[in-house]
Amino acid sequence: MTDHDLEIDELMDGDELTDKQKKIIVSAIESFAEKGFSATSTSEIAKKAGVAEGTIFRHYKTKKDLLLAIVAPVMAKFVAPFIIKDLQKVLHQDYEHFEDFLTAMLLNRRDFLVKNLSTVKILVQEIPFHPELKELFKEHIALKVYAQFIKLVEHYQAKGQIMDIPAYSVFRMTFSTIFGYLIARYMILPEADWDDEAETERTIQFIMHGLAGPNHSKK
Amino acid sequence: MTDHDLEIDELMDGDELTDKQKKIIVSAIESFAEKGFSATSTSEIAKKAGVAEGTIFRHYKTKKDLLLAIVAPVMAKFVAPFIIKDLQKVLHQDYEHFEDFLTAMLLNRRDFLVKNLSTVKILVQEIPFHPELKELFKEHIALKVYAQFIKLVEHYQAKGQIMDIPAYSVFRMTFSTIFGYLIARYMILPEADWDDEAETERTIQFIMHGLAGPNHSKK
Amino acid sequence: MTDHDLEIDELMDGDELTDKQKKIIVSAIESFAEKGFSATSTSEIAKKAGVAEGTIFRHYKTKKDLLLAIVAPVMAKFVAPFIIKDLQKVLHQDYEHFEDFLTAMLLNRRDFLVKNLSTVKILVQEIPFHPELKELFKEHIALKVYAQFIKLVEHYQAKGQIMDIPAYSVFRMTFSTIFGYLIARYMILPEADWDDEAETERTIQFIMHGLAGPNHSKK
Amino acid sequence: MTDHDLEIDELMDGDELTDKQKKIIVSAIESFAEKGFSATSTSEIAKKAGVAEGTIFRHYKTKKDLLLAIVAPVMAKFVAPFIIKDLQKVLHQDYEHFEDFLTAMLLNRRDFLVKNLSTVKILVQEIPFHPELKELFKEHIALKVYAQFIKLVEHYQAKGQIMDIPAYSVFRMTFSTIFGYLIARYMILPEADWDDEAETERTIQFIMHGLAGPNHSKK
DNA sequence: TATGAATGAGCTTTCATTCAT
DNA sequence: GATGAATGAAAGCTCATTCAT
Repeated sequence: MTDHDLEIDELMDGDELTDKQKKIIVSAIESFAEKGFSATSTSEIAKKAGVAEGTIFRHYKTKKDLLLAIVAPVMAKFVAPFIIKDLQKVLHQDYEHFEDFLTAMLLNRRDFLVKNLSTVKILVQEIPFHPELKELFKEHIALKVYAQFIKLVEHYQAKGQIMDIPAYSVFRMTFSTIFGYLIARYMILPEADWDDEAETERTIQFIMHGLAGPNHSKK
Repeated sequence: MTDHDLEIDELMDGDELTDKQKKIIVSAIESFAEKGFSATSTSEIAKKAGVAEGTIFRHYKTKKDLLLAIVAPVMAKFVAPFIIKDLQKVLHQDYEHFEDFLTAMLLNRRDFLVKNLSTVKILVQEIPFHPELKELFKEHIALKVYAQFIKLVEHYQAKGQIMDIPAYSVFRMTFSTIFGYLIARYMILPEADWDDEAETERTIQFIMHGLAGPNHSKK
Repeated sequence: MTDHDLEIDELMDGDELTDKQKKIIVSAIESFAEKGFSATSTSEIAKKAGVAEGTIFRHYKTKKDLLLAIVAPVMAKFVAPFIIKDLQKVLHQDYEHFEDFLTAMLLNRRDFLVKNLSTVKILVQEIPFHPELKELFKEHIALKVYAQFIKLVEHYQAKGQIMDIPAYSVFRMTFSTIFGYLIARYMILPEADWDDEAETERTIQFIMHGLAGPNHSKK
Repeated sequence: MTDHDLEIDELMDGDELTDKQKKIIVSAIESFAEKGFSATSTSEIAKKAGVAEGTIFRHYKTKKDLLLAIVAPVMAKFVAPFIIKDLQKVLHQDYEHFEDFLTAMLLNRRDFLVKNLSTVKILVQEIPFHPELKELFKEHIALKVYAQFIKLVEHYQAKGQIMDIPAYSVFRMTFSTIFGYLIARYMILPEADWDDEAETERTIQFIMHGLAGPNHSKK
């Protein structure tokens, strides 16, 4: 988990972080992910980061600001590439079949998840308790990702690749399956012995068949 | 959420709960679900329950004991009926098709979830932070539910109703989809306007087609 | 200063104060008077009172609440007797001359001041910084004492004992002189060698002649 | 209050103050007057002054040094003209009557007070808490002003203009009345609608009659 | 059984001050 | 001379827990 978190610079781009600031972020991510936001004390973060406790509050006015500073960029980064790059490829026929898009998305988001495991964990765990996070989430995921995905689904439905059911059901089932896989793989049983290639393939096939419906020989 | 939580007596059966004890449990469930275990103070629970702070500790030695007293029975109840009743029905041909079993399970577990929304929410949210909960979860879910489900899957695979893929993949995909639905329906967007019957049907169909694989005309 | 402060029970009547609570009040009065509210730490008060710091906050939600709990009753007690008892005496001819009333008031308020030296000191010192105190002060002193005093002045002006100048000027000059005396006597130079009787007499005479104006032989 | 405080250069003469230094002083005066010394943080002063926190400590080794740098010159200036100029006038028959001297003093000190309202406020409020200030005060006021005033009183007593009472009582009563007026006028009710000329006249008359005693037709 | 005063450790945050740049 | 990042002590306050009543 630790080795993946060295992407902080990349994640917090734009801001020039001091050395101590980076250490604070790294330590906070580690502790928040492990014990949760509320159960983590700032003194613990300071100690782990090797800075004085006051230093944390020089950079982040409150503990919650520190949380937001960690979690907000992840949300932005999660959405950004998904939408801009991949979606345009789809609409410009780069992915002729829904399956191709699905595969690309799963792999792409998996890489992101793996790189930002702890941070995503924090995000998922804290969202229920912080209205600000909920708001951010709605803005980014709900409005952007969802809206784009719906268009996409309708595109493939028109092509006859997806059954004629409401697009939001497609959205729900697709994401349930994908995130169900990623959560099981990286959060619940990360230490198990996974055959990633086979599991990915099976997951994609499950979704494809599930969405294709009863009358189809091959996609 | 509140009206569903009056099942406490039923959930905590066996123990004779005093009136105050019940109020404590109800208040704790409410606060834990809303703000999380760590962010909830015992004094807050006491105030909401209308009891003295000391009273909580007369019944539950520590705050964590209170959490366990809330969450443990839910875990037991969640598993119990699933295993004993439903499974035997399956093995005794009560459910000839996997689809029938799936439908029964989804409806059954949905009722349970609705009745115990807050408590399940607490369970899900706190599991990552409490080894004791993880342990309980493994005992109940992992060992009992999983083991039984696997047998079941193999039963239907033998009948040709389910594709020939590892049973644990079937388990993962099935539960992802079902819980994805229930979480979306009751936790993420409970206030949305759901057509429960249709959604349930679609979800079942999605799983069925997903698991049946490419070569099948009708289930 | 310490021996005068044992009047706490009397001052805080109505509330049944626990033993620790009394100790907290006494310690707080001592420290607030000596170093000022802002410069006094709650840990210091706790130590002096021989209680845990948490105990302070069990009884007074904030440090400022503690200040108000100390200062508010003093304000009430200061005003109460002045108005009710003395004033009625005046209006019922108990004090035929303004001088008699003045003497009674000075002695009466001097006793009060001596008994509540520290607390009054706190009140005077903190009023400029706390709007709540200003408000309390306006309510009690401005509205009650001032209003009653004005009536009184007009009463004696009608009798020809006081010069014909605005009553508020009489109020200001009278209180300036009296409190100027009390402040010098008990706050600025308490350790000097005062001939109280003579000083009191001189102060009264100063006010009487000052208010009688140029044309008078003897009061 | 703000427009009067621009006299800093005049007050701090001798020292060449940098631009930043002036801003620090102005900001500190404003905050100290409003919230008190202890309740004002150096960071707040720095922010208001538009300088870095460190800059304050480059010029004033400690926060208390900053207080002294503000308050000490006021004390000196308050005393200086009073003594040197006015007193000599008196002794050289410039003021034949005590009343003339009183009037001159009241007007003169009123101007000073108005010009240095905030700073005087700080001085008055902080004196009880800082032995250094008490010491300065004793040196300047007690020893210089008091000593000179006593001589003056005896001068006018010899002329029969002031009753034969101890000079220190005259001092006390005179200053109580004058400062009582100035405090009421400029600190307690600055926003009220004052007829300054009339009030000044009344105040002088009050003192004159008060000190003249019973047997006098006209001054 | 139930209370609630009392605790002391620990919480988040602020503070005056230092010092390398 | 001016900066502002860094500090660590201490601030006000909250916490889970204990115990005499």
